[in-house]
Amino acid sequence: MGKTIHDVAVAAGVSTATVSRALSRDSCERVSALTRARIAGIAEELGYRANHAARSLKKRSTMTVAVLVPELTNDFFMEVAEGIERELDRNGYTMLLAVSLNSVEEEKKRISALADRTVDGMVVIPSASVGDHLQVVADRGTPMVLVDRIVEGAELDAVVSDNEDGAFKLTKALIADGFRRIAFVGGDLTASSARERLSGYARALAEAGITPEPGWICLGGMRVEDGYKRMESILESGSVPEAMVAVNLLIHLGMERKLLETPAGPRSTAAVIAGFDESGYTPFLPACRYIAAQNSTGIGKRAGERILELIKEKKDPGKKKDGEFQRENAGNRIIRLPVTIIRP
Amino acid sequence: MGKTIHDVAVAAGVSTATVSRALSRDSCERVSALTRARIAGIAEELGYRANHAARSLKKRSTMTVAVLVPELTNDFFMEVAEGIERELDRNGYTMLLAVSLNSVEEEKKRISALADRTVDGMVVIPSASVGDHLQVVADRGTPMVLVDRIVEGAELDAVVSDNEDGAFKLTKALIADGFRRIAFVGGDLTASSARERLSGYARALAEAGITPEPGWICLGGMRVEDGYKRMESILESGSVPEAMVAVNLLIHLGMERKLLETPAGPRSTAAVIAGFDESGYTPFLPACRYIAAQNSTGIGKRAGERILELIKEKKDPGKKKDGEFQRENAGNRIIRLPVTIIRP
DNA sequence: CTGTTAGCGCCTTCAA
DNA sequence: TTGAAGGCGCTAACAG
Repeated sequence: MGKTIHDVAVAAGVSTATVSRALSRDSCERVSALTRARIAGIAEELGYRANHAARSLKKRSTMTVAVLVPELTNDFFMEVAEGIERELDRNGYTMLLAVSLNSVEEEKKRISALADRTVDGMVVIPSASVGDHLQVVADRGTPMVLVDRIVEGAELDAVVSDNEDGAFKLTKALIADGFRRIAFVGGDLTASSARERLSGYARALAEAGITPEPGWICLGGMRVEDGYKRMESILESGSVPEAMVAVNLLIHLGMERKLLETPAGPRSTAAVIAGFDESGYTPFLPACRYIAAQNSTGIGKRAGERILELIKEKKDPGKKKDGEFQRENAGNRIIRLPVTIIRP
Repeated sequence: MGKTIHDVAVAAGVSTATVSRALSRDSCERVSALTRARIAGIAEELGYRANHAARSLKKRSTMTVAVLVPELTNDFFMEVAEGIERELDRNGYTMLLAVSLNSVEEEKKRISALADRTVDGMVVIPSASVGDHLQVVADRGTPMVLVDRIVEGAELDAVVSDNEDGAFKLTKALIADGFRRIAFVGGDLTASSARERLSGYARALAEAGITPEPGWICLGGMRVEDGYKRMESILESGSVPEAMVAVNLLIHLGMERKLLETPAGPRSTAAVIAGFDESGYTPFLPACRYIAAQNSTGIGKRAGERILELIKEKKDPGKKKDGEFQRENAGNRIIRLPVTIIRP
């Protein structure tokens, strides 16, 4: 069995309270430096390790932040998670990574399971665009930050990419290359990111005085198979566009898959794609011309910083930082990070 | 603040003990079905949620299994993790996913931090080939299962792919295609998986009566940049092999990257690669001829099952299953899952 | 600076 | 079938 604080107290000939003070508090506690050192030594020697459950029970804080992602097998989510983890770890917090399996139902279950564990805060990459269940948990007092998507029916802080600008710049780059018949492919418009990207695309076209023809905007879905199907429809349609903006990486990949299977003859044109998210495989995608690279780790870092701020604010509600602008608590703060356009 | 068991007890007009019994124990507890139902209703109504920390403190079990992976941004690891998660969830356990950042030092830290949280068990994908620090934790009583790698200096259960067979079959397929000058590229031989794959390669060659020439075996590294460098050396060397077996996906990717940058003229041959791990990008890798696909989710599932078995065995050490073969506790059990050879 | 005391919320013997 | 009581390991008052 593990040693307890009591064992250390006995070995050191002091009370458990003293041991607790010597070991836990950030030096600034009133314990003589001497006893502190002595106790630390004895604890070390005995192999004493504080019991996390007991401490959590007493302090009502687990030093844990839950991160809920739709799936683990997604590089963007995992880069975000790594960014969060690093930030949390730097501050002595542990990340509890959980999966919502791309299902709102599952998301609800996991959220409430996590809330039961009294995590100190939660960072959520929402599975869908409804967020009442998130708001409920936030209202019950769990600090919460959203990532990647902004959600209907919830006033929550969020960290997202500047999607509008990304799509705008991608489209503009294609226009600068001389393309005019440019399609927008994929996208579930219940997702804020998809809406914003479509909007950026439309703005770039408008600024160039190009009016999108019917058929240029091929919405629907956010996953590989959707991209495949959209590309299929495009190739089968009479008028194939010269270039395309893919709403996200999975759609992009599906489109490339379809192109790969299609002999060059029948498709004639439509072999230029601009999309989102870079990876080690980007150079191998034949049609890929431009990529809007999200700062995924940066998003994670900011989300980590924000959730830690919220946790701190909750802990000492009185203290306000002097230097900082005194924003009202009401309303949500949305942090937008820029994307970088690259040509692979 | 959250409701406590006491609130429910008061509302129901019973004692806290009764509430505890009614809600926690698996029905088989001696509580009248009526009170059980009534209490459940009241608890529901009050929004009572058991305090996880308190329960853990009392029961010395957190219903949590830690999964430690070298990095999150790796599809294989994440597929394994999803497999584990599913299995754990099915049994009421929570997965605590942590990252060792590919560093033994960090791995040690995380392991001990996780042990402090008194997780009920740990599944570890080791960062390196030494495992004393793992054995220590296991010996202190934390059930532990290794995944992907077997480690020196530790007698621990492990779930791995049949790497030897995978490399053997890949090499054999290349031989069947008429190639004879076949190289083996990449590999840190401190990793059991790399050793096993090299061994399978060598066996296939031997069975075909082919003696590897010096220069065919280009060991070194397990990451993209290593594959790139190995490929570079191969191209610069006088004798370029006809085909190559890549020790893993990252090496494979690095090799393809180098080939992509090299005009067809100078390299003449050496554009056929057999490697490990399939992904959505596999069809886009120009040189890729065969893939040995690991059953990653299956590995996760088996690892989940095994760790749950070990946890159960630890809880009731007396009970032995009747039907099952009565293996001695000593010694480690290694589960090997077959790989599938595919031609993309 | 240090010790004493009283719980945090829950579970689990022991009695009834 | 239920209740009363003690304690899991730790920390935060309050005394000394």
